Amino acid sequence: MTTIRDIARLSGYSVSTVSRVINQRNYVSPATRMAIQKVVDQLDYAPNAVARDLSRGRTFNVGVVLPHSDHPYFTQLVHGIMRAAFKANYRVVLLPSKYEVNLERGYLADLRQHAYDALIFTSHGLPLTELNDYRRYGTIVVCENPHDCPIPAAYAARQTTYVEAFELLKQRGDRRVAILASRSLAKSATTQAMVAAYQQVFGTKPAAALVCTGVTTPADGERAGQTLLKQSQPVDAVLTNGDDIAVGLLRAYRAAKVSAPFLIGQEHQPSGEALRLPTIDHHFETVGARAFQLAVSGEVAQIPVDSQLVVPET
Amino acid sequence: MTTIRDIARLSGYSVSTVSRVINQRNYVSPATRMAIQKVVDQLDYAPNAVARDLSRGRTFNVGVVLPHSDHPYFTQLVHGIMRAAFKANYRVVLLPSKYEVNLERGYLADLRQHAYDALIFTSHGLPLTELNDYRRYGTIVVCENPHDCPIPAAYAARQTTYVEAFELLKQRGDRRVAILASRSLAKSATTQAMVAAYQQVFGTKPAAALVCTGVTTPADGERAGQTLLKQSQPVDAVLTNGDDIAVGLLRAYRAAKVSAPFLIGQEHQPSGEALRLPTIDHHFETVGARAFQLAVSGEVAQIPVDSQLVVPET
DNA sequence: TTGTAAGCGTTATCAC
DNA sequence: GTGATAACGCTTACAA
Repeated sequence: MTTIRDIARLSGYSVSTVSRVINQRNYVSPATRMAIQKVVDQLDYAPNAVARDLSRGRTFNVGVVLPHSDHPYFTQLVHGIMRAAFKANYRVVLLPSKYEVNLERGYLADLRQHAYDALIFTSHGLPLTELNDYRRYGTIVVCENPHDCPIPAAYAARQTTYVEAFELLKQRGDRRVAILASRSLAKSATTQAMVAAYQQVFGTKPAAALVCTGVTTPADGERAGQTLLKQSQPVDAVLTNGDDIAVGLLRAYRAAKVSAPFLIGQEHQPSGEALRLPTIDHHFETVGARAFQLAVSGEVAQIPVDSQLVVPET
Repeated sequence: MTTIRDIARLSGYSVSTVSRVINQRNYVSPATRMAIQKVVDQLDYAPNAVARDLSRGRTFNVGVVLPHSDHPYFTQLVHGIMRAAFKANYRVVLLPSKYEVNLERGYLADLRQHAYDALIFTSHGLPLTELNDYRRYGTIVVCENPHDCPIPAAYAARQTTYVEAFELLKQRGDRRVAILASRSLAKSATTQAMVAAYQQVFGTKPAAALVCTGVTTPADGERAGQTLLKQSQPVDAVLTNGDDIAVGLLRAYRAAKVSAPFLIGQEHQPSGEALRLPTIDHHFETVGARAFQLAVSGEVAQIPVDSQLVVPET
């Protein structure tokens, strides 16, 4: 591998002059520039990016921790982060976590080791307080409402829209309303928001049997549908965990030849449009973009992003 | 920032002994280990990842060039790459290109500068020959059939399945069959495969008016639908560019209150299932995993991955 | 078992 | 304008 020193030696100039030519910084006489450039071209020299990063003390990398990479929540978020990162000349590094705390700790360690300038947790298994502890090593941003934890955050303001969704069901006269969630009430801010909204609208907590957790894929949705079908009384409506998941749920009802409950989707995906479902658009791309801005600015702010209930035209 | 030298100084041992303790390599006496570890803990020391990469001469990063980050082709591919990369302890860096050749050249330059150990082009605007030229600087893998260009490649074997799809339409008696494609015939191997399959089945090239290019999103699909609606004779069937795009196309027909043509999807997405569309599953996750394997093995092989026509049960 | 010292390939500070 | 040289922070022969 040819280095800057090789160029210096062969051109007869010093390493620093070569560096100036390469980085087009400060004055170098045209003649010198040409002479050096000639050697650079001859040796097909390219400066080493890692050495550069080391010398500069920054990487321009931002790590994005993802529990799953195939869920629309994450793909939309990543998309938003990428758009913003691209404009700011940062690179996005994908870090799969599967919600495993040891993996998450590993990424925190990487941040501490300056592998990334900042870390964005699109979701996390570790307690918020533990993430917060690592902020002394670098910027950390989360994509959920951190409430009283003073950590930078950009997140979908879900609560009001969930209320709107349940109001819609209430007006329709639906009584037995199920909820599909990806994680347990204890662990997930999102599940908590759904349950809280239910309570606000219906005045009671949803029956435990009507809250299905562990649902993240269409196949999970199908399983959830099978569970709901087993109940003694039919379910009137379901607030699903995503339009795609609603498709899976329908699979179960279709197989059982039972007419399906009224469904509300989330994520505003084409599948929801195909089914002509009301859906909740959480504007995750915007959330992602905001999260990135927090990541590079180092600002400690909590930025809610409005979500929106989208009802298909009749 | 505390460095390995600080630890050496404060513990009274040498830098190399400290390094051994940190990396748990070679023998260090338990007493020494403990003494050093104590200082490490006290100073809350963590080794610098960039310095490590520089010293080792590898980054364990693989760059993935993506024209779009919101298209299912790319998300599925990325998903497959991530799974494989994770197992091999590599990190995936996302590189948006929008098919702009100058961006792509920039990423090639980054490879040359050892910012990545390898580069995977999920698609590309630059000619294959130019990509191939850069292989002397590092491993480059493409995700399309490179035919006679000797570049590592993992790709969906589309042709036979496209033939199957057109056979299905032919048997149904569809005569006027449109094709939705993302890029022009000249630029895209995929478009070429679709047109070739059409010709194989119907014996003629598709009419130019029935090949819509520039279609990558549901909104594009809607525009394509509007175009098809303007034709003097109705279109019988459309091989769409993706299930999600079929949803967009239906939007146009619905708005016009015209009954829609028979649609075939691609990508096997939930939206296709919702519409009960026949669809083509290109197994892009597998393609991604294979591409990654080529990226790190350095093997120069061309790996076709079978695709599959999926017809919904009636 | 531990230490010395030479890399790894840049950038940046100062002198000249 | 250009050049020495010291960082940057780590790994790794080789020596002891």
